[in-house]
Amino acid sequence: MPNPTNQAPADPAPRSMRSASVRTANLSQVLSALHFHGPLTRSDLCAYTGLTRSSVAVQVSELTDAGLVFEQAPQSDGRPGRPSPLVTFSTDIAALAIEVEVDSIAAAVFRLGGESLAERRLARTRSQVRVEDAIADIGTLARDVLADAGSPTIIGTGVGVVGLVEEAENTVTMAPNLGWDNVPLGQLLANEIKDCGEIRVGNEANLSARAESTRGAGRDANDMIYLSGEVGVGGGVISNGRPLTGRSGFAGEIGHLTVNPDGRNCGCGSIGCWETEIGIRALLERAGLNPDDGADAADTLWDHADRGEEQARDALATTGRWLGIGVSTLINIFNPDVIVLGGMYRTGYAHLIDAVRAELETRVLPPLRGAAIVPSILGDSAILIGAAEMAFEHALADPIGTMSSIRT
Amino acid sequence: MPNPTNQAPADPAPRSMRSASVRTANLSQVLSALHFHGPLTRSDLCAYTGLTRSSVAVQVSELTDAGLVFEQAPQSDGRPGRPSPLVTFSTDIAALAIEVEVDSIAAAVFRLGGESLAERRLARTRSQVRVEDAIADIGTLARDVLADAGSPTIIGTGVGVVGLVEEAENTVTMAPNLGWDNVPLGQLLANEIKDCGEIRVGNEANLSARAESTRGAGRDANDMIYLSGEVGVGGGVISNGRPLTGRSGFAGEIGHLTVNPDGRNCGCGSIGCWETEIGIRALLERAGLNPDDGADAADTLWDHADRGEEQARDALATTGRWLGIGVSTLINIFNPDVIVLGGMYRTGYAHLIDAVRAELETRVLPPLRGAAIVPSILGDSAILIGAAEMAFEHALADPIGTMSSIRT
DNA sequence: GATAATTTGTGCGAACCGTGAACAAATAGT
DNA sequence: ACTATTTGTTCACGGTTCGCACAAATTATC
Repeated sequence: MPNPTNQAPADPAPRSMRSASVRTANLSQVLSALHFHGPLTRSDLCAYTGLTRSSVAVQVSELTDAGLVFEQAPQSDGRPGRPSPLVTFSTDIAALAIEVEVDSIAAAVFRLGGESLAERRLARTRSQVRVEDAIADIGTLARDVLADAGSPTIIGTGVGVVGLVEEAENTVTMAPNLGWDNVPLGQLLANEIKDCGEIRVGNEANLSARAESTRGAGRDANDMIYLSGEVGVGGGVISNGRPLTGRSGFAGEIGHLTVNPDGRNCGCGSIGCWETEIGIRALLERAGLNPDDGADAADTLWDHADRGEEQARDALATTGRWLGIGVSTLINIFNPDVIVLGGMYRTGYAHLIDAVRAELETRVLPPLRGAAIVPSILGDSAILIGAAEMAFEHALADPIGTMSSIRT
Repeated sequence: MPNPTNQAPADPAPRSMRSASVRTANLSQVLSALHFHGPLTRSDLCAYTGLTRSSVAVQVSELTDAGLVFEQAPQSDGRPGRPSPLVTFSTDIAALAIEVEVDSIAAAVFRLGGESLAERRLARTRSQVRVEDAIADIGTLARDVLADAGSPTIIGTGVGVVGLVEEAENTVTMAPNLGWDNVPLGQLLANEIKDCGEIRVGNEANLSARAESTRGAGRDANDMIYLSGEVGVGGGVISNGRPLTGRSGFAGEIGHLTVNPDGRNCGCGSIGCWETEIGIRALLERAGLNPDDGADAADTLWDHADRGEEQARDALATTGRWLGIGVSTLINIFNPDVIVLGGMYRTGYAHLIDAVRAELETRVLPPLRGAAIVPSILGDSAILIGAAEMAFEHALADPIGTMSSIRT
């Protein structure tokens, strides 16, 4: 059969660039500049993107036609010259973010630019969650929160889950805390919630890392490591501004680096995982408290330490030392700008940081020192923010394409 | 002062794309396809790049004009249809690769496509190397090897060094084995060797990782970890096809992850670094040999083990166990496709791998298993190959730009 | 050995994109 | 009111790929 179109294979490798790629890339530049820096004048956009006024005019008008942004009347800023109109996000374009935790499910709606429009959280008591129940709960939660937000056009959906997530498949491969195994969460949700754009699923710690990197404590860092823990310890790595995924998207399981080969048994089947030394169970046990009391007990432990109780202080020093040992390893491996501590390491930051720093002084290679160790500034909302950022990613990379695919 | 050119800031952000960017990107596609897949017909290039015949014709003619490639007469391949001319690398375009080891200095010339044209190695006896001497030695070695190769046009130079290298500055920040401290090797070499294009300096293990990823055991892997060791233990990480650098290019110091917090003192000042358990000193000591004997002693140890000597076997089992502990950590963190073992872990691969695998079975999170552990296939030439690949990187990204900057 | 089928190179117009200059508009300062 | 300054608008221009029509070169078939 002769090829009717004569040439243009188009099937195997879409790596090449054409004129349209230039337009897409520049639209992405403009919309990303707005998303990450907030509303800007057209003049500012020229400076941020390096495009000429003529070109920015075209990009903005195209984004306006797509309904993504609009221009506000120019405001005089006191300097001479014709004032430039302010380009702002449309009010009815947003992303849906969903968080599946052990003890709660949450959903939120974020506008372009990162502003939260609505948030709802549903507490759960049981730890084992039936998949069908979870899907149904997420569905009603999503519908409610979308109504709260004024039913905006949803550009994409991001889901954060406690467990290993195969990102390319949007599948939860293993989530022991939920009792889930190979759950195709993306597909299941696509049937439950409609008109919510492309659905992407990610690990909660990786999403928190993404959030802190974009809008949190790692905003100015190119290379960042996020570490969070309560019962389990998870993390995420941002390398050169982009999340580290690994082969299947499982990268960042830093709770299971071996720090003490002859130490305690870990739930994962290994021995001496970092998690067994810096997790909340080890901390509470060292402090003479009930290891099963969970996250709330940590707050009482901070109080005890504040009051100067010796066992509490010792427990924190020991835990801080182990924290420092692992952090040293991470710094030597990744050479990051910043390490962001979330979860109980954020609330207990003041009680732990000295022991951590002491350990770093001997264990980090001298030229690699200088990495900042800071607490998370987004706290518990990091997961939802990161899920939203993941959902925005496609729209930012190809604004017109995703908009036209939304309005089928 | 009014702006004479009216607009076009051009100074701060060169992120935007124009028509010329498209051409550059597509030229890069074509040349890279040739570099990594070997000579291809124009028709093949259409398939690899997704460009049309018209476009490929333009790209090839431009690369030909720049002197990078030429077309060979078409050869009939037995199938019907007009035969397509074969696009091949010019014979006189090459990269210079230099390797600065503790006990030797080497230089080599590689043609586009990766073929080695010439190689020379200069042994050294003393371990402390004066910088001036090293520069002079490298200079003569480079001149000699370039003459051997027929004085090709050098498109770029890559230097691999045993030590921490600040890649952006082309500076050796710390190289204890050479006794170097903050040596601006790139600048110094630029004065010594002329007409060798842009000079880039990198860490030897990172370059080996790059080499194995491009042309070695990690060729088909997107995510790869390279591990090499003799006295010191180094490594490099390829994430999503690209080398992990970290903030200053120091990333990948996996010899200094803490595996045994109360273990032996490490030369870096820390305690229980992986290097202290899997380095050659620990191995020889366990086998009852002289820890200071160096790399040659390892070969005799393999012999002892082959002959069934118990202490040798025990030493290898113990070392293999520690090797497995660290590799498990790396897999849990990075979720790689492949782990490539170089240095003495390549020569001793058969004696170590069983103990490593045994450890992985309990320590790696189940969904992360399946990472292949394989020996390096480039062996000792990995560093030079990686250095050449680093040198090629610029030319592949912007062929015409670098060629015109070469012919000043 | 001639013809058909197939594959590929070549040439050219069309479409798309950003540039940059000229001009107009809008503001502050004098 | 006038000038300086900054910015939006318009438009011709150069650069790039695409896709078609045609020619060229090879194999398969009769």
